Amino acid sequence: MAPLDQTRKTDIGEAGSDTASRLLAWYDAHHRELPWRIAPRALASGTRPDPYRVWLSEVMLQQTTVEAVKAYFRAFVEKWPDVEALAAAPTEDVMKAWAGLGYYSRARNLKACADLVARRGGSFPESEAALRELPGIGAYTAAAIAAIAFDRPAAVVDGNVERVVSRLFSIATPLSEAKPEIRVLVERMVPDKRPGDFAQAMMDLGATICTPRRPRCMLCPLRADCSAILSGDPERFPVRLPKAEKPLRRGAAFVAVRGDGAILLRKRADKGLLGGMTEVPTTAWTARADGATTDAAAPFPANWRRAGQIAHVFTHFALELDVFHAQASGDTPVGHFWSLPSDISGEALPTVMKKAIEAAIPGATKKPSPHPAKRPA
DNA sequence: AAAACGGGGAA
DNA sequence: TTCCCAGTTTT
Repeated sequence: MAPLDQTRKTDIGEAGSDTASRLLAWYDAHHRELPWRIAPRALASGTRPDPYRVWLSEVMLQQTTVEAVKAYFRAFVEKWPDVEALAAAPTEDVMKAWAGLGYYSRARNLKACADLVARRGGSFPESEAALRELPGIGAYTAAAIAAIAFDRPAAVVDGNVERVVSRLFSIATPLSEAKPEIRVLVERMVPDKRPGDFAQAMMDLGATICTPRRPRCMLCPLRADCSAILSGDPERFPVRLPKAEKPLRRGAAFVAVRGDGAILLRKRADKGLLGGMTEVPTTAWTARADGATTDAAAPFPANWRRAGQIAHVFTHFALELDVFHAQASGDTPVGHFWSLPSDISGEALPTVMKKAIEAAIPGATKKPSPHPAKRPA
């Protein structure tokens, strides 16, 4: 029997630890192989995770799918193998390497965090509380790094875990309100041994078995523990509040092509939408996006012509952008712009800018085929 | 407590 | 289309 002063697991008896044991056994057999992960077998034989790689992957994975992260993770560790290398890199290079991943404040925070850690000797703090103080590291990421990189019994709660736990216990409270309760339940479930594998096992389970829709309950190692399966409709958990309607934003974009074929871009402010990224010049949102405002709103006088409109649906709002196009004369002042050659196929451009350029200059952002099609001899 | 913040893949 | 993803920060 556990000592009386042990508060973490005793209050649920053996059931909680059995759940963790079943999950870990499943994880040993069915874990995903991921570029940033140390497999359980290697971990057992003494291989330690690199906190830098754990941190980098966790930040990239914030609200971002595993598949999307893989290529970026490999590119980053290739380019910047450790935190000192990342700290030595210009922020602009980091932003460029991040282009296309989204949530660009993550990239700025990543760089700020690398600078801090490098200045403190290059080692990440090991406690959840100290990790939580670093830029870009919130409750989830602090717990994940503590558990995965430093073997601390931290409660790692992400969207997967919220779903798994809300189904295990048929939590009827809407998610936003149920989060504290879920955290407590996870804290009670975390095993003393292999807390990092437990965290990753919960997430693998959520990603491959306990999926948002059509969960594969027959394959679930926790099906005997799951209250939602008994209810007959596990998919109804977690309960979510209805979400607000998406606002519509309008604006205009201006694509200028210099005489030598360069496209003129500017750098956005570091804060706000697409912060720190390059873009074709645009008006502020909600400005009149029609010909009447073109001359006033354009970044410089030119023979602007309407070239089309783009519509883009972000997660939280919809965007309608009228696109204007002009050939800029050679003496157009471009001092505060960056120019990008029209051969821009190799750049990872944020979607909205790519669409604006494509609307003004069809084909400009298309990748040329590696080899011209060979004509039959 | 609520809003802002991207892009992509699955159903 | 809608949902939602290995969430954090700002308001």
